[in-house]
Amino acid sequence: MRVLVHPPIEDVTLQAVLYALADPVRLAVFADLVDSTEPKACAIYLTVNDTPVPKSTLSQHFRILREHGLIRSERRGVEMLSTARKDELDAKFPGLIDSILAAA
Amino acid sequence: MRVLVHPPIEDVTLQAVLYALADPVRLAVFADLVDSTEPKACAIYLTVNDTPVPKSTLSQHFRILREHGLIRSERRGVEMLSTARKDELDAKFPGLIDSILAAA
DNA sequence: TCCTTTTGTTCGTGATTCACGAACTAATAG
DNA sequence: CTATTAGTTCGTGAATCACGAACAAAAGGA
Repeated sequence: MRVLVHPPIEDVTLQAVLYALADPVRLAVFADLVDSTEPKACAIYLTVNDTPVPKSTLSQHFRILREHGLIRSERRGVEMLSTARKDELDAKFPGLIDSILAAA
Repeated sequence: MRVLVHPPIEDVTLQAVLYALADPVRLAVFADLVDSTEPKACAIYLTVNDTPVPKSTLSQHFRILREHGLIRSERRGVEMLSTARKDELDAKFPGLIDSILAAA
């Protein structure tokens, strides 16, 4: 189990954000995290839009969201709690996240 | 030489837009097309950000932009003139393109 | 009509990325 | 210590990618 990688917001690029959200599963997860006030464990997303997502695939999706700067994850006991980095992203890319989520 | 494929705007999805623009070359080309009033040939983009882009690679990038609904291309003589479908995209995804281009 | 040039496309291939099952790690409870 | 739960890593076959080489289409001369 490696250490979690969270890029500082200065290193987060537009390309990284677009790439990370271009996948429908990742977009759905991110949109849900933005909507929720409390951090969530990824096990909640083992089904997305009524279609099952394999555990290992989901883990990779979370890693990509994390390492591209979209979410922040923290180990809490046996689970991994994640939150969207919405405020930071809004400050760096004004209007971007909102227009993406509005279109989704 | 196959017939050019242009999806109707109803078939253009957010995922398709994000995917198409997640590539730096395609984003640069699209941004430039949005800024220009007249249609442009793709040969103009054989260098993007001072780095050369191979002809065949560029052709593939244009095909992806076209088939994902971001540009419209038309053969005019020996060259292919393309324009951004900005108005259509703005109507379907309010604020999306502008916030992406602003961040770029 | 036949070259020639210019612009862009298609094809083939090696490299990279992708999804997912299997095996593993870490934390907690009993 | 065993079991359970949550998530990660590894391995592999499939899909996608970049790019050079060959091709196709249009236009302009000789």
